Amino acid sequence: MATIRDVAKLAGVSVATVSRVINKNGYVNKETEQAVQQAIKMLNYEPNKVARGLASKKTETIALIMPDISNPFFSELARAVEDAARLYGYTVLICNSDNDSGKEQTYINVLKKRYVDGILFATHSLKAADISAMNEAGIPLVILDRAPSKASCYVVRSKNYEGATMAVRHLLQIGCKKIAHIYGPQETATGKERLLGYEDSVRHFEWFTPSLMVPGHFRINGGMEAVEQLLARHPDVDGIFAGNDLMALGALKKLQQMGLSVPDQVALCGFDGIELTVITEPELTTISQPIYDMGALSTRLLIQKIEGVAVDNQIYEFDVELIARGSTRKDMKTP
Amino acid sequence: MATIRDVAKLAGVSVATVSRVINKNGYVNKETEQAVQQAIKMLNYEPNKVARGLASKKTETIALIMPDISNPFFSELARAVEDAARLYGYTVLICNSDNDSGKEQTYINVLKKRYVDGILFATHSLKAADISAMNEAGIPLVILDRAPSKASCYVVRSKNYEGATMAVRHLLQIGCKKIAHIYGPQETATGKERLLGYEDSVRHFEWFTPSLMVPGHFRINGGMEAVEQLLARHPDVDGIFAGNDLMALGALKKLQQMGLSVPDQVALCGFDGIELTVITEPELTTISQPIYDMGALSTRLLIQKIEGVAVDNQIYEFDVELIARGSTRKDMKTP
DNA sequence: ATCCGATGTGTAACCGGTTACACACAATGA
DNA sequence: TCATTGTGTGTAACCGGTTACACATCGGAT
Repeated sequence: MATIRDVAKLAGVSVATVSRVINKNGYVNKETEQAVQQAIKMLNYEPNKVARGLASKKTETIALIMPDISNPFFSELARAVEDAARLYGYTVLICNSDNDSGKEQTYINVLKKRYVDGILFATHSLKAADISAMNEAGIPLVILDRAPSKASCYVVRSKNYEGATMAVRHLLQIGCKKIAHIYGPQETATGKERLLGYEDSVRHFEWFTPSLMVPGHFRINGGMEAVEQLLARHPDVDGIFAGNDLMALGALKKLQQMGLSVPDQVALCGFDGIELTVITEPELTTISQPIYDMGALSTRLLIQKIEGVAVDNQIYEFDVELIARGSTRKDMKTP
Repeated sequence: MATIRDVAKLAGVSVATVSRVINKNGYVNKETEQAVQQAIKMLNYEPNKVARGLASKKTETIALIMPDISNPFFSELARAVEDAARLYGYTVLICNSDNDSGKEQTYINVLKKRYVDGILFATHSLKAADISAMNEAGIPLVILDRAPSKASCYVVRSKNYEGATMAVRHLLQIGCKKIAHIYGPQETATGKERLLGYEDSVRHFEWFTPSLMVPGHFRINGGMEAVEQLLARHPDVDGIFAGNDLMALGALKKLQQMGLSVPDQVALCGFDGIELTVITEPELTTISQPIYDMGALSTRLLIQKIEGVAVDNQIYEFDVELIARGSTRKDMKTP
């Protein structure tokens, strides 16, 4: 592969001039530029990213740290991130943290040694202290789906609380008389906010009791177990709002196994809007966040921060949307 | 961050000696080594990967090129790859090709400029010529799930043909009288081999006719459409073997929508063994490949090749396994 | 006529490692 | 005793870019 010195020699100029042409900075004479361009074409020259990285400390690489890429939510997110990054010439490193803050620290350390330009966090094990540390180290950061913390950094999230209230309202509208909630980990902002939205929407009903809230750990199995517990305690539950789609999928499956008809006997609503919600029969009603857009925006923000482009807001909050489908479509089934 | 020169100064030796200590090559006196180690600890020194990459042309980075990370098969694979890579101190770049060979070429180009150490291909748009080109460029390669080609490189795959025959045999065993196949893209080795396995297993039956084979493009929607076509042509089909799990999921959904009971009226078997096969009701019978193991082995092979460790075989073929579940469990449902 | 800023280009240091090569010294064998 | 080999270490070039700085030229303002 040709180097910048080869180009300089062929064009009869110095490497500095070639570099100026490539990076379009500094003064270069039109004709000189032509000559350099010609030489570049001739030699099929393309700048070496590693050398450039060493010299400039910019590698055009970002890292995505998340709990687990094999979780559909994160794989959809990762796709969006990679697409957006590619548009700007960046490449994406993936890091699975399993929500283990030790692993996360190890990653951060490695990423620093690699001069990664910025990090996109989609995990909750990051502490405020870590954020300040990264800020001091000068590593741009965007955090996904986290409550805003003291430490300053960009946050991209969606309206979890509102979404939860929308879910409950929808279930009430279709006639549910007793609505339960399967909630996610309370260490996560998403888990907490959705639970709160549910609670605030139902606490004034006389049928409400705290035992209608069951943990499901954001996982399929968790959703299944939650339904078992729930129906043992409250056989008369006729609506379930699950804190994410995976738990809703688990819940749906368990309900079907128990011989309960969805939505006729129990209506079901999830949260997230992952693609898998359409593979079941009935399809899953969900409060959909624009996962792809969130990933893409996060990435653009991160890159803008890396490249020193001023961005006005610190927090970007996306609207969520109710997608009513078969799992709550009582009207269709009971004419 | 401390540099190697800082360490050298503090330890009172030259950078070469420090480098020797770090890389454990060349002669170093025991006491000198102690001193250097002490200095390293003192300064909290860790070698800069970018500088090392430039000097040695090894970046301890591998790339995973696949069609789409948001496809569950590939996200499970990616997880395995990242886990295995991390064990060896490597990081993973992700590249979504959408099976577009133009995109793929662009990636390869970028990866070269980044001194990526090796590439794991899980896509079929790679041509034999490309493989030779990469070989000449000295970039180690492992290919997943591809038929062995002339060009020499490591291939990790599973027994697609055998798996297909297992699927058909299973469907026959549970009493199916007319078995159809939804096949994947014939540009892929997996699609082709599974189709062939089906054909060879059924061609001698008098009920067999080519119109029992319908394309499904390895996608959920494809599976749904295929079922529609199939049942229009052959209302008496009572068994379907889908070339991958996504198509099987689509098929299951369409069958349920059409009011057909699975497995009683139509039994269904997929291929791949992705985790999602358990979220439906009934759960999906599938020919399971060890996706995680395949990803992990591919990665280990790639890294061994990168590090010059001799590996005997060129082709690694995994056994597949029939996982019989609800979608073919007629015995349970019809006592 | 003089000064100044804008334009254009080259030299060489630098980023932070690796490594070829030179050199010094001790032990070993002929 | 001397050549040879094995240890141990430092110097400096090198990987392939970026960029501070020096220097030259030129047009326009004073």
